[in-house]
Amino acid sequence: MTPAGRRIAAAAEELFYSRGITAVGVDLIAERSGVTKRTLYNQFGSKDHLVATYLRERDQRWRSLVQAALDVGETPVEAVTAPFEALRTWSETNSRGCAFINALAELPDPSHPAHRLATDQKLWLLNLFEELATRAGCSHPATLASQLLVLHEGALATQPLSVDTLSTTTELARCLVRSSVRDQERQALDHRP
Amino acid sequence: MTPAGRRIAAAAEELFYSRGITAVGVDLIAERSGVTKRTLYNQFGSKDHLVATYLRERDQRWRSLVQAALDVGETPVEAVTAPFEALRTWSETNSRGCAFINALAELPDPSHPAHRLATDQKLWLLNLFEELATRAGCSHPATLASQLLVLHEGALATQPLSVDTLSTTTELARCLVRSSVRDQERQALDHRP
DNA sequence: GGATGTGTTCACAGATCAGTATATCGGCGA
DNA sequence: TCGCCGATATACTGATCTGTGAACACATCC
Repeated sequence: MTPAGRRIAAAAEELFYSRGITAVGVDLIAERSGVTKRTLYNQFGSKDHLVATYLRERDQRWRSLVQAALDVGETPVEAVTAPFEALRTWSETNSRGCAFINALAELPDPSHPAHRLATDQKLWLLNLFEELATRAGCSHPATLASQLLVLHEGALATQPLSVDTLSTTTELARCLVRSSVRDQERQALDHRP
Repeated sequence: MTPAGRRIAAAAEELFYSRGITAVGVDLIAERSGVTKRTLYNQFGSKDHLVATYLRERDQRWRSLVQAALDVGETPVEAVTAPFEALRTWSETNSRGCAFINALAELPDPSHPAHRLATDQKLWLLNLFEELATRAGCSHPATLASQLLVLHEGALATQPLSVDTLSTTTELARCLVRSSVRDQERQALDHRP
């Protein structure tokens, strides 16, 4: 990506997230990034492609943040709720909710690339939760993973209400994981009396 | 509201929810409701007012549904999770997530009437949870209420992913309530030995 | 019978939307 | 020095957006 392309992508990300996708025109993005509309179209082809790039970059940044939270080297049980730690950092600079949920709200056409990106992101998180839960020795990893996903999305969705729910939600998530681990350990004892 | 006004409101609700607010023009709403654009503006004044009406009517419908779920006469403990029962019915015909979260995503201006409506709706639910939790004898009603709200919004937010999370979430909510009631009962016993 | 209110028809304003055409400029490698 | 490529400037298309103006039809009520 050329320097102009990076400036365009950065301006698009800021504007799309803060003002909404449909509400932001390409003219504004070009003006904000100090670039002509012609350059924008030479780089990205269409607004839809620019939207897809916006979501793709955001997804990558989010996954890197989660990976960083996993890399600090916690115990397997603590690692399960690492995405909630990442969310705490993320929320400090992203207070307008989940960009993917917002994108789905604005772009109802299921064939739009944003749909795949949004769905893939959530499913990635769901699978990550399940994998981490399995590794930590939880009793029903799939069920726990979907519960953690709901908690995660709920914390994101209630964010624009300016009611602090993240700390309470994180605590509940940790509690669920610990309880699930205990269940598994008890079952293991019961089966080997 | 005149007959034409009702038709307009009905068409607007259907279109706004299924396609998004910004993406739907007043011309389309007028055409769908068999009405001229002039009549639409005579009835509602502006698109923003029509949007506000759309959200207000939806809010009323939702609150009636929750009230109906409460009126079936369950035990106080079961009543706490009645909104989740209402959500099950609601989801059958509303599979595009929460209209208020979606509206907030599209209308970032905090002075837009949609913001107050959305915030008020969520706070109403939060207060309802707290009130029901208190009535059921839960140990920390405020904390439990915010956890239930997060679960509720999470179940709504994950709905467009076509991954069934509602039943698991409802079960978790019931489990939290029962556990909270047990805590309170145990504390009561401890304090009166 | 006139007044009022609801709704219709048609035309229009002014802005903004995504996307394109054409011509030019400057740097960089061959 | 010559082409090539990223980028620029300016102007434009055709569609769509919200919102308005003015004249007219039809009903109901006083």
